[in-house]
Amino acid sequence: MNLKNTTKRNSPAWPESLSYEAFLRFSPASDDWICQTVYSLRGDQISVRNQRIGLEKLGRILKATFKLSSKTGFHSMSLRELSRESDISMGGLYAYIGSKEELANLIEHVLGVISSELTDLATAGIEDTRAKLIALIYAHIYLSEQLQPWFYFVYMESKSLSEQQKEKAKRTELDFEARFVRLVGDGIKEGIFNSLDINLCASAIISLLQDWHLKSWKHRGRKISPQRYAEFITELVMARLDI
Amino acid sequence: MNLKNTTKRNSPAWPESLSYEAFLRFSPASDDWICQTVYSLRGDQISVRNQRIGLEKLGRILKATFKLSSKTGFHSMSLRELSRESDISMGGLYAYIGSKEELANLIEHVLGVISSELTDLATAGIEDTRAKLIALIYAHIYLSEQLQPWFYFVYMESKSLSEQQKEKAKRTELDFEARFVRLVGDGIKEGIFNSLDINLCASAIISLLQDWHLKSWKHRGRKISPQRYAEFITELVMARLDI
DNA sequence: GTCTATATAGGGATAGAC
DNA sequence: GTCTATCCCTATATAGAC
Repeated sequence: MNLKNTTKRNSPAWPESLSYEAFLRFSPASDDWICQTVYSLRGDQISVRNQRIGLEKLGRILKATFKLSSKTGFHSMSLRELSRESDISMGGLYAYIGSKEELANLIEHVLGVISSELTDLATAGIEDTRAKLIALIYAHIYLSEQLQPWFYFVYMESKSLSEQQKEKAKRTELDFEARFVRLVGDGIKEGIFNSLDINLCASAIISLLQDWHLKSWKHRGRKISPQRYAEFITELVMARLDI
Repeated sequence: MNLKNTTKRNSPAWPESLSYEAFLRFSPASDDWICQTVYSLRGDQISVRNQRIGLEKLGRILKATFKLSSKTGFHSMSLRELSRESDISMGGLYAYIGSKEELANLIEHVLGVISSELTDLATAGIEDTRAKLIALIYAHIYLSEQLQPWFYFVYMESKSLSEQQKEKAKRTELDFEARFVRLVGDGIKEGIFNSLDINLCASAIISLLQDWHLKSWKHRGRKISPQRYAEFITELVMARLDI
């Protein structure tokens, strides 16, 4: 890990370079880091107090959940399968999850916090409206590439969430959309963007961003890199916005 | 129904007028018509030979399926719930569906046939490439508005399908995408469109079209009409394509 | 902290009366 | 053609041994 950082030290940092590699160097969202985040956000609900053990098993549970639920859906995934896939006994699972439903809630909750904080961080300090809009597009595509199983799960399985959590998921999406609404609105006020329906515009951008993790089977099959995809989406959107 | 047709007789027909009303006059996809299509495509698997009875109950089963599965997903919908909601006994259901899985397969199959035929029909006879592309965009948005529960179900529950049916669903999407690939490619060859990655372009269009039925809760809440949405998407895409 | 064995509920499907 | 009653299985969740 240190080696990698060293070899790439001289290339421009995120967001000056909008490359995926620069983003990965910038983003802390490794598997380990995520499990630690889970512990800090939800640790009170995990009965295993030894974090060294807990982190490792939690990672196995999450990985297995994504694998199984992506095949036939969260609801049709049984805890017996999960137990087998994660190599943790049925009883053991319940030291980490309060219930099957709670597992889905946890994933939604954790990703909501992570993605909101990281896309904030990735665009902080950019003053120029146009540059900020583009950085936000790239950052979301890159983050959803890095955390593809998480994003896919939250989108497809949001129905499995509790009523309360479902509301929160909708609010998270609308909050994210609101950031595009604000940026596009700013650009129009500044006279650098064409005037249009900013809500529909933001909504369309979100849809294009989500397509990246929703249809990853298609894009991967065609060997489209996240950077290429981000470039294409940016060109499409800016062709409409730029005066 | 006749009255409606009479009052609107003088307005331009689809696709000359790209209004939703003109499309509805053109499209045969009423609830009754769909159930008849189901019978003609899948009648051999329905043990009820009296069509007058069968059509009506089939309609209730489909309506109930969409209602229940849109709330918490197809897999978590039990046949007991379906029985209650459709007001047909457990045993009675099995005169119409071979199994729960078959019900999902049926919906996917029928919509595949209907949407492919109707969007074909809606753009048949249009020679001009640009006009044909726009008509296809409008037709799909309008059809997915008319059959919103069907489109939503097939997208969200495609995982519940059999392996074979799942493959078919993917192929249907790729076939549809291929029509955009061809149209965009034609336009570039004709010199009326800017050159770009036609696969990514088609993929982006599909994503924007699907957003209409996937996020209908959002668009409805904002009182966006299907026509307004179609206009916006068309402007967005054509801003990139038109030279 | 982790396992095996089990309790209990609810699922899909069907037999057989009407 | 439709219903009720029932079969059998698999699901989640937990108790208690180690």
